[in-house]
Amino acid sequence: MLDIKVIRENPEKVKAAMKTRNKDMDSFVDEVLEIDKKRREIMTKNDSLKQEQNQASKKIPQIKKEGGDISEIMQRMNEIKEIIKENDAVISELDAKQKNIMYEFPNIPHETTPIGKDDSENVEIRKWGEVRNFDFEPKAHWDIGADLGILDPETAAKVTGTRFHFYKGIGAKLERAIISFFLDTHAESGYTEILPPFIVNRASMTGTGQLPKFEEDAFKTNNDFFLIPTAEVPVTNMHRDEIIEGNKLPIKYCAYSACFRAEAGSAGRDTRGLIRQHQFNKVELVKFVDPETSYDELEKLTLDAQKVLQLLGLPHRVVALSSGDIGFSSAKTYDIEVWMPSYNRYVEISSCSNFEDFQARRASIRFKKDAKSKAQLVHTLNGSGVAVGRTTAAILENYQNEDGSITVPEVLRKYIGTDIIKPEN
RNA sequence: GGAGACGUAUCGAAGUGGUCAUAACGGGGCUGACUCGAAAUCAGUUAGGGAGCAAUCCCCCGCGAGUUCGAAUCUCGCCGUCUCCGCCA
Repeated sequence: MLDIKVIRENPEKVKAAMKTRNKDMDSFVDEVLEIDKKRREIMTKNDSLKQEQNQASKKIPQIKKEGGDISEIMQRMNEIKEIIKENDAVISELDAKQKNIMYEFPNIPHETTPIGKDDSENVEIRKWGEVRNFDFEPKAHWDIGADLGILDPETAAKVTGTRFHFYKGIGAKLERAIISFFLDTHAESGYTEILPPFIVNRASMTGTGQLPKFEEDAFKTNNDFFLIPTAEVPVTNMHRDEIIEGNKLPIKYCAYSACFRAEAGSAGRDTRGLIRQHQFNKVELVKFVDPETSYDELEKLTLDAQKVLQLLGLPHRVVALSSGDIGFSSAKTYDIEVWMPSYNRYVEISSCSNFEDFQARRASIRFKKDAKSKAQLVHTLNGSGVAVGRTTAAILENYQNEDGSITVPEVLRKYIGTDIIKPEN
């Protein structure tokens, strides 16, 4: 959520910023300012009525005690009571209206976010690793998975539906090994491991920005719970409605979770393999930081995410998303894209964002620099560290051999207990 | 799922219709005095949100409704915690 004060003070700036996201929010800006003005007007009036009411409430028992007449004052009180009730109703209506509009505003892109209309104007920041030249025809991971008997979407389609997978045997073990490797690596970098609930309430989904705008993207239970689309949601909301002591910052968490996405609007895209699933595994990095350091922390976060790909020897690149491509809540985002031979291009495997105070304001996550200072909003950041299913896919494809076997990356061998995956496994 | 108890500041806790919300009392934290220093002791100080240039005012006793001139206090709903029972991994 944006700060209403920012809109009040710089309406034109906000309008312009929204346009860099291809969003014309002009009428929303005007409307919210109008509501805001009206709201404050009524509130000021109402407050002085309440003051009168409060003062009278103190006098009444005194007058009664002294045996005085309170009928006149009671009559006035009855009058005031009604007016206050009406005003309160109008105010809460305006409040709700204003909040609804405020929830529609995406974050303002940071000045270093490249201006661009869509993903074609993203900017490559750096590349890591050599793209492998195969001296045979490399297979796509879905074919490798089928040939090795380790990935089974057909049975998942029967048991559940499309865009789900069974992992079997060493395939399941590989996925689990990757999760452990990611968590262990991030723990070494100073992140505290969290295993969160995979179902959250509406307030949490609203806190991180998934709701109210993107409700159709989420899986929902019959009692208004939501299956998490990412561990970002439960982990960020751990500190919802809290004031954190300044010396505790930065707080760094890494969390494995299954992630659930309805993928509304993505029908027909990436229908084969592990790339786009309704349920997938991910290790997420989440940080709560002092606003002054948040852009440094974003750089570090991105490097921490890159680290696991480097240790796995997977070629990848880092891309700064343009203003037209960054997510709703983000001010700046780096995507990390891994080389995927079947796509013959880099494919997103991590998204590292600085949300600045956008989530913190929604979720009310604040900190005090020291005992004396006022509470202020933290900056929240998160990034995949990294998507597990896509890592499995990337390993199968990049580490495949001509005989159909897969060489296990060095760092995973201690988790899996073998250096090669063959059909007979 | 059933029964009961409870939810007040940083923590414990008092307050059961009015002058009780910075909100008794106690602990913790911070500042100062004493001290070579520390401990002990003493004194002071220790939420948040909103409106306003300011003075100041309003809101805030888990959340939301209601009764009342007036609600932390009474009523209803929801959420949460604890205890017992049932069930279960």
